[in-house]
Amino acid sequence: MNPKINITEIAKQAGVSIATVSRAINDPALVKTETRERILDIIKSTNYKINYVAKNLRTNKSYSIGLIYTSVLMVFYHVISKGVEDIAIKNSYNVFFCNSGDDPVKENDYLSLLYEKRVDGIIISPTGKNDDIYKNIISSGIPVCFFDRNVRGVTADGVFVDNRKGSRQAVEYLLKKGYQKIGFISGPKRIMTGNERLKGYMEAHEALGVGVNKKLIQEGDYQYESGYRCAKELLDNNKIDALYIANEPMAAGALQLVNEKGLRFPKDIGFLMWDDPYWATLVRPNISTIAQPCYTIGTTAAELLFKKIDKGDSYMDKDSITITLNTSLVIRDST
Amino acid sequence: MNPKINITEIAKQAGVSIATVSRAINDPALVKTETRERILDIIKSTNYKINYVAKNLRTNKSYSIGLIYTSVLMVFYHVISKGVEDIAIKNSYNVFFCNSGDDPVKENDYLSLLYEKRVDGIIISPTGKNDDIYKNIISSGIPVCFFDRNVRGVTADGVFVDNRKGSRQAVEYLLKKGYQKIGFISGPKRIMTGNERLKGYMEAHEALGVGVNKKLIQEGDYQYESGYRCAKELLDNNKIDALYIANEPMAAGALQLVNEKGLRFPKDIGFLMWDDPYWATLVRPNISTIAQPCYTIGTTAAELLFKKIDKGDSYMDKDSITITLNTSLVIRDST
DNA sequence: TTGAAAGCGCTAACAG
DNA sequence: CTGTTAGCGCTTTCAA
Repeated sequence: MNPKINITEIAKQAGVSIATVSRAINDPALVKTETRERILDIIKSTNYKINYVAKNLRTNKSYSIGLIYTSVLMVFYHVISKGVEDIAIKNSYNVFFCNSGDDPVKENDYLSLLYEKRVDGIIISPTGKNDDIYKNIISSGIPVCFFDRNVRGVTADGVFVDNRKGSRQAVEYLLKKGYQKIGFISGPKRIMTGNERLKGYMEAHEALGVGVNKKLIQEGDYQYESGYRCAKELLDNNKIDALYIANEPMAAGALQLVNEKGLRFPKDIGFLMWDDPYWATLVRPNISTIAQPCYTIGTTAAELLFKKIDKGDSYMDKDSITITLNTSLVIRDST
Repeated sequence: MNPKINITEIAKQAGVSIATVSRAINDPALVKTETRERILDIIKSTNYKINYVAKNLRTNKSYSIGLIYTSVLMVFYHVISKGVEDIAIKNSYNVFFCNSGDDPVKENDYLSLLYEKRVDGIIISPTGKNDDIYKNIISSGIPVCFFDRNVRGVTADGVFVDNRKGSRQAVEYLLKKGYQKIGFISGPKRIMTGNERLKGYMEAHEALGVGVNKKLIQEGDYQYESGYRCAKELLDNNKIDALYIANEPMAAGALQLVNEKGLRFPKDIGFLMWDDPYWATLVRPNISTIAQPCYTIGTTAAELLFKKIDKGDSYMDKDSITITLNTSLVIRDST
């Protein structure tokens, strides 16, 4: 590998023009077999590597996409990233992984940067607080695909999960199982997933004719600490027979407290959480969960994105597509 | 944001040449205050964003680095990634995260791709099976920093942990605590960390005058399944009083088996593992671990890299730097 | 303090 | 089937 060796150098060595070298690389059929083979031999022996920066400038493509998620420490996002990466590789694309930490400022910075790098598309779990820039980017012609959370008023592709249904299913299961006072550590209401999972909780109670005690609903912020804090509030000041938690980090926090108090499930309390990290089967007894099809979310979002990328400018005509996947209730031993 | 708005357009609107616009952006002091302000106003109002692809071609820099790690599912790498990302942001750089899955072919592909994208530097936990391309890249002038694992015969910066010392410390602790038959699920011997941790295990026995039973050492491949399998071998066919495991995924596998067998630690068996994932404090009793300073590994590697990137070509003169960090033994309740 | 112009490495008409 | 040439958007000499 030698940055000095460029297409001109190859052309010189092969005794052809740079156009022919370019063709031999990008559209081999256009070049006479003999010439092509000579060129490819030289490319191999000199270890020439194309300069994508130049190619990208010329073709106005970058062969890379951006993925923005809101937390580095959730298994949920790791598996999704893997899904996205696999599809990207298949399309010979690179992905810029960006962690917004659910901070609108960081999100805005990353979005700008990705635009400046002229990525060919963006997959994002939005904070929901940067509507202007989402719209700017979309109208600039860069395909965008939301996942996990949708943004009201912004039209783009999206891959989501049926949070309301998943939540309702889960809570109905708990109620039918005999749990009557289900403490719910919910996500922020302003975030789509938080809101929907709460709705599911309410609907399940309604469907089974069980009254809802509002005190049993504690709104966390999806972080570990809030899980611990809300669990404390629920366990100290209320009589609950089950803990139902809206995401992984908060569940970890809640579990911490449960452990400290020496409570055992399902004997002392039922425990059911959203997301299905591998540690759910490491703790004893294994934890019942609501699993999201993470890998599929990633691959689906990426496929949606590449469909638009491949279409080029003409994709504007097409309506945006929203795909909603189902969650699955994984019953183990904690409920 | 409008890709049509480029530096030429700004120049036109401001009634100056593109050179002046470029200066106003990159070296404001060179431009008369009045002119500069007019230009910057227009940039703001038109929402002009620089095209990095063009800038990169011209300056022969990409303002991005690559990070290659060997597993998507280890907390270890996530925290390191965060460290790298934070330093990169501070330097206004982007990072391409690449998951080799410990597969030399994927690693080779990623290395080529990163080279083709002309990244300004690469941080990598190497499979150790691509010496030629490591060397090629380094000699092409792209700074490289290894982490986690070193590669013999390849000269580059590196950030590692003192695996031998950490392992020896841990095993001495176990022996002194009274465990005499410590089943060790080791990593592959061909990988530096696997090799060193094994040495530490041997040294501790030697230091305390305890004989080593080779049957108590099972070599895994750092993956979950091998942890399960090796634990089975150790527990089924040997009398051991403690399980000492060389990394997180294998520990998860081993823990799975321990759970299936209904064994409790520390009563039935001691349990000590490398890496300190957050689930170590989620399972009961909490697991004792050998914690690596992951975040610091990431920031240190990135800082080393940027030091060379900033130096430009002249960095070649400098010898390569290797930094070795210490692990810490975190005693909890499983031993 | 500013402008003109060359050129980074590549692709894509267009012409032959 | 191949070559010539313009030009992607920017930075950077050189000259004024």
